[in-house]
Amino acid sequence: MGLAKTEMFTDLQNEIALYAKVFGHPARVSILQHLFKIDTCVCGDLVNEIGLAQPTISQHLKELKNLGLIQGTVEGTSVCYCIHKENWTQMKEVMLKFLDQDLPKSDCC
Amino acid sequence: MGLAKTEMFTDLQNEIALYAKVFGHPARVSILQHLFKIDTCVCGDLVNEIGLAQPTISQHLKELKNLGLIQGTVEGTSVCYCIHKENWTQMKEVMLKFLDQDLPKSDCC
DNA sequence: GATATTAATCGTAATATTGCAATGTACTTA
DNA sequence: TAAGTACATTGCAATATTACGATTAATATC
Repeated sequence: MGLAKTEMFTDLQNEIALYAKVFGHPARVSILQHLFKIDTCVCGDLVNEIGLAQPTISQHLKELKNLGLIQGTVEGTSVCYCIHKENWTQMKEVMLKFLDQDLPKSDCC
Repeated sequence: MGLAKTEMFTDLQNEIALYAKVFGHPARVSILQHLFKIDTCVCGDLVNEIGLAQPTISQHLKELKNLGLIQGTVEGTSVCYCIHKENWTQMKEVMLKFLDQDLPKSDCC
């Protein structure tokens, strides 16, 4: 089917999955790492940095923007993208809580 | 195309993306949360806990197992699944390093 | 206004993912 | 050995994702 049955899961489970999904492609990981490395960034840089075509990068940027993890402001003919600090921190809290659960002490298997 | 061009990214970027991808579905998030909550677990429990059909759960479990995040040992007719502590810790380190990068101090946009 | 530059959007092809019915496999118990 | 239980695998339909050429939109420069 290709369609996840989101309605049978909790909001938190869906939220975690949405964040994880956007990190589930190396191009988006690469974009984010690049945005962390240099404070300011235009899309053209990313197209050169990463090997993908301009529409592809633009599409990945859109997904990151839709989740609020990055923001872009128009600057002349180019667009300046950067990490959305507040939303990133909020996402981080959610993901850390999921990743950092206490491991069971007993060896079960 | 649907095919990620993994060869143009670093091993780390691909590793992060692979981990993230497996967390990118609420059913797998739910399975993991359940495995954290109770130390020991058989698949049947999960089918009841989550609303999906048995083959679907089995498939999700397989993906988690392929990445090494869970382990399953046969116990009579049922299978006991649980978190693979060592691999989970290792994955956590990789993901934390990615999520916990220093946010740029200057406001760029 | 005409042209160049930059990035978004559209359309489409190729591939991946999700979900489940049907079936297979392995073990247990009568 | 037959029947039951628990899970894995197969096969398939529906949908999603990825990538990019072509085009469009917006701004800048001549």
